[in-house]
Amino acid sequence: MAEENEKTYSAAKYRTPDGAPADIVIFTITSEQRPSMTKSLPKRELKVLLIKRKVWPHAGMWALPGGFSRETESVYETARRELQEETGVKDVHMEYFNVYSRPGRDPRGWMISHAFFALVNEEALGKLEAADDAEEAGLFSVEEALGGMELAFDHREILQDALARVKEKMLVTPIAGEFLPGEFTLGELYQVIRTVVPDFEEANFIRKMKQTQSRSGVLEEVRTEQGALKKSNRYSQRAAQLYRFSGDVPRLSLYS
Amino acid sequence: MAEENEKTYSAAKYRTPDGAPADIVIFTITSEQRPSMTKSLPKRELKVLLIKRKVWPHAGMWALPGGFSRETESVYETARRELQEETGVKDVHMEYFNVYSRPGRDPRGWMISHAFFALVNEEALGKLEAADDAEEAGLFSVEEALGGMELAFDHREILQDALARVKEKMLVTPIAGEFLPGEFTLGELYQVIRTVVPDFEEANFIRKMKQTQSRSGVLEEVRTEQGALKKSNRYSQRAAQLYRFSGDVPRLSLYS
DNA sequence: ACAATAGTGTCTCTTAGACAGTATCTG
DNA sequence: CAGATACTGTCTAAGAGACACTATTGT
Repeated sequence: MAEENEKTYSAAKYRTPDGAPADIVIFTITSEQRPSMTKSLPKRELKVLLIKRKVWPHAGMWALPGGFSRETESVYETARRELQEETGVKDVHMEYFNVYSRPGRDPRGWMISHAFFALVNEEALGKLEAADDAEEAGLFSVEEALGGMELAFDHREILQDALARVKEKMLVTPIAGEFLPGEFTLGELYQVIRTVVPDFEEANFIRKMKQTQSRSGVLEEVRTEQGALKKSNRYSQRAAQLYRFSGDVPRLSLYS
Repeated sequence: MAEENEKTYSAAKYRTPDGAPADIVIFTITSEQRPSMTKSLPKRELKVLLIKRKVWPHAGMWALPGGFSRETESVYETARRELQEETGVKDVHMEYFNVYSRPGRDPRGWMISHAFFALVNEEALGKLEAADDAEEAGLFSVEEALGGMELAFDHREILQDALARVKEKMLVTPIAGEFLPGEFTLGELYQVIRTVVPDFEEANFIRKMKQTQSRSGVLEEVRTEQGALKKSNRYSQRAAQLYRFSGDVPRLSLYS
């Protein structure tokens, strides 16, 4: 084999990919007020944003939002750009989680797709109808999307993987905060966690987060300017202490 | 914009990537016997395998092993293939962890690189010199590689990210076992963990792993066919109980 | 008074963390 | 017996987990 250098090297000599899309799994948690005599916690549901395809291939089917990467940007920038184009939101938590490259996954050719998930607060997504001009977008419960729906390409697999990753990170990092306002009650936090990870049950959740030293540092109590503890009775008669994530994340360990 | 279909669609209309390499960060832990009057635990060190480049670009520099993906394989398969070609090993733990796509990262053009890490047992890597025919390969301590060495492309960044990921997973999954024989003592396990995560200190490590209910299930005692506890005195005068990973991984949580 | 959420009291058993001490075997 | 590893004893403070109980307030 002859030695190569900048003069002799040419990518044209090799078969190259036909494109590098970024696909984004955009999760949000919707709140719906329950019919109740008194104030109560809303019904929450984990939803995913899908786009109805207009062109070949899989025209008419629901798919994850996304688009092709350009030479002048990283795939992370592609995903940020598409996220803003499709939903109008920026400055939200977005994370890369996997690559999809199985031969034949896209009838258009050799497409290596980079998958991200984004966690968007319900309010931030409010202006959804405004942002999408041409394409039809819809919020579907994750259960529904993975249950009955047929998605374009391998987007069902991507969605499954994204959900698994978010569930995993939900318990191990403070990403639950992405679905909550900056200040929240422990009741809300517990509810959000359980919306994403239904089998997380913790009888003494509030007490544990409030009292145990080993967890202190994850959350901090919100105080008013006067230094008094700040409470909210948005969801209950009895006012509840407001908290925020402190930013500290203790290191978890199998062996701790 | 006109509607597209399988007749009109052509990837040639768009600028496409010039290649999709897979790069593999191959970690191993070497053991070196210490000079000692009696049996003792070896000195262990985390090492990474690098290849000396022979061709443009960055000829003569050390780089991560890897190679270009083909149209007929997934990038995971690419990585597996390259791993075997470079080191001769297969059936080892290999995991995808990130994509590198910054414009300009490769002088050959628009290259979107997929980075994997592999954890290889020292013995499995023994036949290293045999496997590499043309290229020069070397094992470097990670400290050294990240300290003084100048690596090709953005491989320094990739190595840093790989190390961070492995450290993270070291404490949260049973991957420490990849560096150990199937049956090991708790002293060895502790040593391997500390080799990767030096600031993991646990005074009562052995007792905790043996006795605490909450951790039981991660490890299990090895027994002989007769049902007696199996011990080893490979590294100590006093024989130590042998363990293996059971496969169970408890779910860790900030909120548990 | 009731509904719905936000807590507190109380109990037992387990674990953390520190530090000293014992066990085993070889050269 | 020195050296190296593998444990065990013992103590206190903290936390887990279960379940019953009290607190708050709009309707």
